[in-house]
Amino acid sequence: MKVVLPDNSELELPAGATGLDAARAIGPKLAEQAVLVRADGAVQDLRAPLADGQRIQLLTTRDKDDPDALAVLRHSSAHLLAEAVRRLYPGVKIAIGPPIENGFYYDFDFPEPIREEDLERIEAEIRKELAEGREWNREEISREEAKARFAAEDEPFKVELVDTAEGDISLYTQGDFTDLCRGPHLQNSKPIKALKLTGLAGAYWRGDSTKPQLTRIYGTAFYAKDDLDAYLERVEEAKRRDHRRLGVQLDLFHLADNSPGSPFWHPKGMVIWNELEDLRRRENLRRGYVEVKTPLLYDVQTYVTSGHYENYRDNMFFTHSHGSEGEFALKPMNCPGHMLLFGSALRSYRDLPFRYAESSTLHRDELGGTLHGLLRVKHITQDDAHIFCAADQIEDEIFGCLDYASFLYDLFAMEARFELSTRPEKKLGSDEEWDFTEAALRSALAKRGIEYVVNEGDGAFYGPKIDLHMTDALGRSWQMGTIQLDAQMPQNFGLTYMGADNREHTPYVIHRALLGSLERFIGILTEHYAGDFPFWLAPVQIRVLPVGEAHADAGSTLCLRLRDAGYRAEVGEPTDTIGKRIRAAELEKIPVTIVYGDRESDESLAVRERGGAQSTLSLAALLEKLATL
RNA sequence: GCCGGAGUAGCUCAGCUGGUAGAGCAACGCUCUUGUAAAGCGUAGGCCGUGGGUUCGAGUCCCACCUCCGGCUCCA
Repeated sequence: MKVVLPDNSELELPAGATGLDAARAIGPKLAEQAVLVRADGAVQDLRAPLADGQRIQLLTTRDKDDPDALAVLRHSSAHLLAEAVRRLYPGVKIAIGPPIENGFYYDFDFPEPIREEDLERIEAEIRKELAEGREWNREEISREEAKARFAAEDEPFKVELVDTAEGDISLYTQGDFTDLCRGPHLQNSKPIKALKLTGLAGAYWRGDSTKPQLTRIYGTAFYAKDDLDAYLERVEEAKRRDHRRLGVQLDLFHLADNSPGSPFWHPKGMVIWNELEDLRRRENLRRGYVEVKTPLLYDVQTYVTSGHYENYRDNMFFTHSHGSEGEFALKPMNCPGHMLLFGSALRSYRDLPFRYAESSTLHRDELGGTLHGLLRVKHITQDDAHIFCAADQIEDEIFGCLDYASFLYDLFAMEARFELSTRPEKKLGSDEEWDFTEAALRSALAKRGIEYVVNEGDGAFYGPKIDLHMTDALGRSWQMGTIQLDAQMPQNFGLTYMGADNREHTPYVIHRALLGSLERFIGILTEHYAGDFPFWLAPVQIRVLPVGEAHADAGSTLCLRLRDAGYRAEVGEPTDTIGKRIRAAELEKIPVTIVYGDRESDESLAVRERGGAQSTLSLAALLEKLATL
């Protein structure tokens, strides 16, 4: 048989030859350094057979930054971890250990809980394995044989994996440790030049919170020690952009025990907040939305009608009116309010669509362990809107939302990932209705040429949704905007409009929040800019620094003129040296600083931009320049 | 909610096997009157997350709770 090499040359091999055989046929050095083979684009183990005519690429230890090459190294590292843990903790049950972005993990069921300090011991044991050296051997066996083998070893998780595994069963053995594994793996442990265990966490078996919780050990590994160091440095760098750290440093907000998950917005944070609100109002107006305001408290029956009581009551805050006539709950979303508003009068098809916008305070009693700075809060504010429309208006309205979202994310040079979430198990309405609403969203995405991934079963209980996701400084993914098409809630609230046919019709509702949560958006935005907000968002745009007391009046005058021109300007009083005040302005990431001393006048101002660029400008030239920022 | 960590001055942190709570920055005062990333000296600042316990004595040991951090699950 023949395979095709990357330079398009053909290589003749005996039938059933493997990637390793191909490497050997080319040269002994390549065979030694090979870690993985890509056959027709798909990665496979060096020991697995190639097929005739395949286009192959051999990856070696020199492809140290290739994601697939890193994955195989880390996958093998995970097996070393399992071997070490099995030796150190007799009676431990092993579950599953894949490579992940930036590393790997392995899940175990320990007889006794382990602690973080155990990681050192385990890491030392892995280093011992690396010093001794390990070779991986691959074998394929029958399902029954595999089951019998892992049953005999008393490894229930592996038995379950054999039961649910697709295709042939393969085993990998290194040292005296054999694992059920599809591979691929390294030939031996030599390429693993740097390995570090990075954390310990609980994780449910198969990601299911009703199943037992296992202990997950995280680690990472590289082909070179320098790469590990660089990675750790990147992690440190990322922590410096963390919005929780910058939020304190830049005096934007704080969180306190008095009201967990509810940010206290400081004056500077509020500037950013209000700029986003202004943006929302301005754009809503242009796009035909109308602003409304609906109550924060509703009786429980309202939430029963909307379906939220059934689905989310555990995450709602309940309260009683005095006299205890009835139970009320703080709204966790705006939908019921907007439904009731639409239903408060007779509606005509001529007035559709109604686009009700409201940026309102919502409260969600999130599970304790899930709160996270501004990114996951109990006090949440959405740039929310509900569009009530007829079936033939859905597509245009979805387009409107998608275009609006693109406009907003482009404005911040942020790139969101689109996801389509489809019908969940627990849902309202018939499959026919969901066929229609899901198709409408798919079609809108396709017509706009937007790439997206599908999250099967992840939709809201009342309808499918398009979500926009972004990653934070530490690489975690967060849902930002959402566009949801709902055929259910309007029915539950008995909403209708009078059609051209003089009959009542039920409207569709598009629930949409484009920035998503203001809190989360500001958190992500802070990390996106690493605190260096663009001029229009900067809490303080200009700081005037009089060199000495003698220049204080002139500095104040200049500051007032800049304020008159509409800028957020302030004076840095001459209580410290000029050097120190410039340093402070830099640390506060103020875009423009103006030093004012004996040499300055309206004709000649010493302007310093964040980062150090200096220029001498007249006041008129400065105002001109500021207008372009 | 679950697993693992952590809570000491406004911020960043030190405080060993139990023996009178510390530093730097910030704040405040005085001196200096400043020229593009840190002037000097001084003062003040603490229920050591909260509540219980052990002890002659607890920041330190034990229990419970709260909050935060890394994950898991969840995210209308």
